[in-house]
Amino acid sequence: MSELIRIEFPDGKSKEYPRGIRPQDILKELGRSLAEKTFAAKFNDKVVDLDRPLQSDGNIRFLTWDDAEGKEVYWHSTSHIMAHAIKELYPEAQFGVGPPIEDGFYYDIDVNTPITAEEVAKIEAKMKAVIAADQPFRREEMSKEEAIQLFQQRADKYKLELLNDLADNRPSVYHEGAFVDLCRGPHLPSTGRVKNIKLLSVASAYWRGSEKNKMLQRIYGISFPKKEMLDEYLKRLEEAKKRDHRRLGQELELFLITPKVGGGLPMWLPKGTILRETLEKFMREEQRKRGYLPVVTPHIGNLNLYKTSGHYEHYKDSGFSTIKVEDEEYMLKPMNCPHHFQIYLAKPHSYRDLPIRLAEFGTVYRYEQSGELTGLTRVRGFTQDDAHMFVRQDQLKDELCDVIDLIQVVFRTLGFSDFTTRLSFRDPQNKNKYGGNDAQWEQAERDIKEAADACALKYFIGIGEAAFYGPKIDFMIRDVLGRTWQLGTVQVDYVMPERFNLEYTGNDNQKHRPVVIHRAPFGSLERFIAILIEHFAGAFPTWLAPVQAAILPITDAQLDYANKVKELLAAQEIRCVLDERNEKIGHKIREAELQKIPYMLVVGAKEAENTAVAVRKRRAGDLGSMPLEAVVQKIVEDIQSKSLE
RNA sequence: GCCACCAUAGCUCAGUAGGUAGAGCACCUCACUUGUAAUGAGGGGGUCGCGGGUUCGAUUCCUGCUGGUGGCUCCA
Repeated sequence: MSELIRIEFPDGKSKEYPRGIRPQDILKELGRSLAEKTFAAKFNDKVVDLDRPLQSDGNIRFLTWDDAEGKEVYWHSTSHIMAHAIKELYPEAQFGVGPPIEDGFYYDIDVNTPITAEEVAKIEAKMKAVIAADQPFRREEMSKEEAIQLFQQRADKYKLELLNDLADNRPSVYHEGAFVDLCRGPHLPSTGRVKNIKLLSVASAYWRGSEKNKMLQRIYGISFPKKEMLDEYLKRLEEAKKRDHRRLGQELELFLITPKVGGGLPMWLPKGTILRETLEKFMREEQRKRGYLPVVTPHIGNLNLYKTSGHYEHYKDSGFSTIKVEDEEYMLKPMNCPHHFQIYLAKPHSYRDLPIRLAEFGTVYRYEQSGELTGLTRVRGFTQDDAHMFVRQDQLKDELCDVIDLIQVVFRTLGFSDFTTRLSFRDPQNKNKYGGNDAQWEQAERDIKEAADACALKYFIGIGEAAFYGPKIDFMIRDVLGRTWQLGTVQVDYVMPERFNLEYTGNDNQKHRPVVIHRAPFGSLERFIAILIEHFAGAFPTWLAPVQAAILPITDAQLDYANKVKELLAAQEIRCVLDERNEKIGHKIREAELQKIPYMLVVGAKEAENTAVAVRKRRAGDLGSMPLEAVVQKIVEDIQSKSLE
């Protein structure tokens, strides 16, 4: 065996080193600045500690903050530091898991002391002490038996459970000072490499995610190499709080949720209703252009309908209790499809009729656990912009492409340019969760993939994310704060047509089964609007704004003229308000700004004389006096073009 | 549903080491006639989430419930 190994670098260059050289030795050659920002190394596609001896030829890359994997190592080590601090503060504490996550890390702990804000402050202080001590992270591999013995000594029952299930026969533990943790690693060279920490929240989580297990306390935190990064992150959290749709929904009088009516049952206030109806109108218009037929169906239906569809079986835990009417049982509808199928079935169809597209803003009701309800994003009654397409097999792909196009048009119009697509397939390991047979599923998944390819969609595949009756294309929006949300959805269904015995007569005069596409671009109006509120921080583009223009007279001497301005705007269907109050202009402007009204039209003596208005654009400030006609035209243009300004 | 935390005026919040509460904004009245993010003065408004307990006395301490928040499980 040669005593030299060849290490290749990302730039393609390579160099020979003695066998057993450690990444940190190589780093020393490469200079201090890189060494200082490197957290770990990637050797032959495996992330390793910087002091791990390299035993074979291979390529190496050094991981820094700029690599997702570098961040993971950094946060993972921080989570160990937190566990270390907790162990020192509460020696009886036992530990679950403590991984890095998208933004930071958490650790699940079992400790008798409730972790209050005070305790969090103590833990943070202790963490800083651990960091200041700059103890090295030391990896130790051992046999499974040794590891079991070690954690038995420490009476760490969760770690023992993990060890027992571990496939790896040589588990690793990491030491930092007196603290030991079962861990795959890798870690930073030492605790001192972690710089700016912040514990963010305390929550709880079932051990191993199962409701049957004990609840552990989970502490979330984050850390950054630079103080400015932490400050900026905290600022972003503050910003997110200000954008929270629940807060804006109240401040801007958009919707109301009150226990007097019931949790998860939102009511739309006048301004929110304008927003909602404007979106509905937009969708109706797009659907009309694409040949959809509007229908309306009731909010409840005979239980048998849902037994036929299979919804009852799959939704009985998430549906409201049934309603007894005479001798029949009824159910609040959890989905609109069975109703739409009845409409399809009401008359025979020829292959010439297809595709038939039935669309409805259908309100559905689902029982959600009380702890799940949040604002408009998780509710018990919500309205889907639902439609069902009954298509022939040969029309399926085109129809799917048309739907994908519609969703893209809708998202782009609303300023969601950053979205990804997930093809949600069934989990082959778990076939009994789904209806239908293998052939149907394979066909449906193939159709979806072909359509996605034909439309040049960028997508990833999510195994086990399908609906019970078919695979889906789910549209995930990334909002301005970088969070992703699942909104629009398209589903191909071979199961329901069979269950409901849907048919059409083909040109061969034989009966055929149509394929059904379920789709909802917004998904749920409630959730969509919640995201929309946060996306725009309540400052909606003019076409969506509940109030599009505020007319602000300087003194009541201009009231007559101001009323004329109002009439003129109203005649163009511009939603406007006239602030007649006896207040200073600065005050009126402040309130209009706080209400995030896009256009403020200030009218004083000069404007009244010249049939003009002084335009102030939301956030942009004073644009000066302009002829009234021109301003009206500009606002109308904004509305008609659905300008995002 | 589970765990932790929280609940004071319409909103945002202060306060009472146990002696039935206060500010700002909002609302009403009056004065001011105002030029690009808060004019001034006065006034009304609270069973301190709901029930029980401890106490001479509870908004404050204990306890049960309800609702909210952060998560977990589940989902559009």
